Amino acid sequence: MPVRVRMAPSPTGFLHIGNVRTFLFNWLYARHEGGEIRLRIENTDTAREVAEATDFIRDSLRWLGIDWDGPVTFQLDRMDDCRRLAAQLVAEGKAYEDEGAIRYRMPDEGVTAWDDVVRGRVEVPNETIEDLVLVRSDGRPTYNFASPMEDVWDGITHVIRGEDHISNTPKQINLIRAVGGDVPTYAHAPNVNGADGKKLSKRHGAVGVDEFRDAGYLPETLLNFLALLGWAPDGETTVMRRDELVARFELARVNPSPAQFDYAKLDWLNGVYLRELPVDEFAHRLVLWLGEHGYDWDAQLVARAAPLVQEKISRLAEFPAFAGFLFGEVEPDAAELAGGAEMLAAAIAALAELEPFDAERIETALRAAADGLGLKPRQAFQPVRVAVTGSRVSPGLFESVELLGRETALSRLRAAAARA
RNA sequence: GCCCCCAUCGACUAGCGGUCCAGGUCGCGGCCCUUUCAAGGCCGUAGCGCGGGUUCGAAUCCCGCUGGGGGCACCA
Repeated sequence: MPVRVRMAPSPTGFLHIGNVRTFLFNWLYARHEGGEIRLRIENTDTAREVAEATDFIRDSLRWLGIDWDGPVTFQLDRMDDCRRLAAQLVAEGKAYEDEGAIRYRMPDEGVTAWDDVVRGRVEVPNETIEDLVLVRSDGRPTYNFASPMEDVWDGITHVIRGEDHISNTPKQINLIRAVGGDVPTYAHAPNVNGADGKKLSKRHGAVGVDEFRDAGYLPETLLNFLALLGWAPDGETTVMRRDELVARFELARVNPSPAQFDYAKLDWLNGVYLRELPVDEFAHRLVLWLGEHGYDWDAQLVARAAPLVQEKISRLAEFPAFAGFLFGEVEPDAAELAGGAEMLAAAIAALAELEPFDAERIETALRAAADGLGLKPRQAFQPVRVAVTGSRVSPGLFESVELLGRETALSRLRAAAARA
């Protein structure tokens, strides 16, 4: 039987990174097995913002490169089917009315069990399972009724979801059996927690896919990082692109214990991907990111600055702070210029007539100037760097001066010299 | 309270009875390189929660404890 899985977000407004991790496991499994993956919006309750939230979910998934098969379906569209089924269960004596609602009669003896792909056999005593509300008194089916029924109707073979659904599973299995459906295989992935071991939330840092995008993480980084949260192909491999992830993913290797989201490691990984990009591709991503985040900067200049920063930043959002001196005025801190007057004057003299004005010659000229003053490069270049870039931390000084151009470089040096 | 799940370095993990006085990656520390910051190279730091079993042999299997987490809605 061909594999068919589903991603079932509820339209709450943004896509939580923990949910994405679960969706990714579904996607990797489906693609690895050559099966199908459906996108189903579980909107039984929040009919209000559905359109917007759904678009948001779609956009986020597309950005990550997580695709799906067939049309997007909505739980809301099957409410009538659910109601009809519930009525049938009542007629069969399997469910009963209770203050306007319909409840399913759960078995009182024995156990309900399943072989979870990531946890092994799970058994729950039936006496601990309460009679479940199928349809509320206002006529809306509950999640625990609609979701398993849709799994049956859609022919879902594997339900891969978060471990918070473990306790729902025995209920859903009983319902599926009651309607004579095929019980899918279940796989409950571990939770994703913050550094304190608690559920990942805003206070830990970014949690929405959009936030990671805004911070300048690449989709391939997120995909790689998320896949490794609860799964590993072996003990050695860390950096894996999409194709390799698909090729190597094994559901049964998913770890049952919860994982903590490590932002520092994410930064490192993103740096790896950033550095591996061909420089023109890196430039392209910078231009796109800047454009999407309100920076109206010259694309040509961004492209020329790209190689200077590619090795130095780990998120696209760091670019403005790092290379902003190329696109606007700078205000060097006087304290950081202190003692640099001589070198600044020497730099001005060295650069004033330099021709052609390129990094190589600029370096030669500035080194000669430093030598002339008996200064070590480390001491000599720092005031120049501060004067020109406005910061003690910058891309390579000589390349920066070249990009800035003689006019701007000289005027900044003169302004600084006057204050040093 | 009841039910369920989980338990290897600070973090992500490898390990599925001997090849492990536990390996990789991030982080952290040191050194090298160096015009700053990075990147890179080298070295280092740090772990099988506890107690019982089973076995010739246990990080690996079983039981208990402890500690985390999740769930017990006419939310999803």
